[in-house]
Amino acid sequence: MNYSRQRELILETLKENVVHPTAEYLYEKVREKDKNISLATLYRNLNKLAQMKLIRKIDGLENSAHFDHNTHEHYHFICDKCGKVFDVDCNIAPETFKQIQDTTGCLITGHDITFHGLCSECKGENQ
Amino acid sequence: MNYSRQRELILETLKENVVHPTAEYLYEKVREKDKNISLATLYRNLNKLAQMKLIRKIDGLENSAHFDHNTHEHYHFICDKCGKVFDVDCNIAPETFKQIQDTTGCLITGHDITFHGLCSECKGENQ
DNA sequence: AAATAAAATGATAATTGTTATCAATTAAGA
DNA sequence: TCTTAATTGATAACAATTATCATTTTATTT
Repeated sequence: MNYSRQRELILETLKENVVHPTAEYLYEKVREKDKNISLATLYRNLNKLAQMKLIRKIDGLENSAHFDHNTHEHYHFICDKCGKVFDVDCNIAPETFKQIQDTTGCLITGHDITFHGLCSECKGENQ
Repeated sequence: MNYSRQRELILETLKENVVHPTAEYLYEKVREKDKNISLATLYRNLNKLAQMKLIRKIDGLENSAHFDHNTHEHYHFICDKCGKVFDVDCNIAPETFKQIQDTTGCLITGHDITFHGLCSECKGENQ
């Protein structure tokens, strides 16, 4: 993988955003810094960075993917009402993986957990 | 929700498929039984059935959603090489949910776990 | 420093999966 | 049977993402 200024800018911009932005949102932010960056370049680099495990791609949300610069092992909660995504820390017993591998013969190299429900704000509201 | 012959046919066809078909695959199968069923009807019903928790929608895969008639609590393994999806049974300690809810104030109503890696067949192959 | 090959880019067309629209049909209750 | 709401089929529209391709940039070799 060669160096590219655009990729560096994209990664840097993703790190500045605490939230888990979509490509669309990130595109706006990146364009504020470099008006010439192409949408294709953004997608190409997000995919490449995710592939190299430098960032994470979160899908399973409404329509579009979200991206996360936090590469520590952690999970996500998605509010079914407002769509907010936040990080969740919890532990999965290591035996779980071993047991699955032993019974199925597969090799587990990664896993994602997505919790759904209502965030603290939406929980309070009626309707 | 009113009765519809098409919906019954779609659900029945999904149950016949042990795998976790995409809408596209299911469309083929359904059309083998009724040549007049529309793609829109298929999508409409898959979404409605998922919403009523009569089936499950699995996203977070390549591009398209997969559907699962197994509504028991279970998880999925996806082979990163051949794309196969299979069911995984394992237990998440109930305290986990409580702990997340207590620390974040959210209400968890559901969760999905997706394991990634290589299935037993692909694991053996070189390259 | 010049030459070269591989990688990356910007612009945009194309694709893919899915949803919206709308007139016609069907289901269910009064 | 009448009425209303739900559902359908056909197809247009849409939104997110990817492919194409000529040009530019990066890294390597001479």
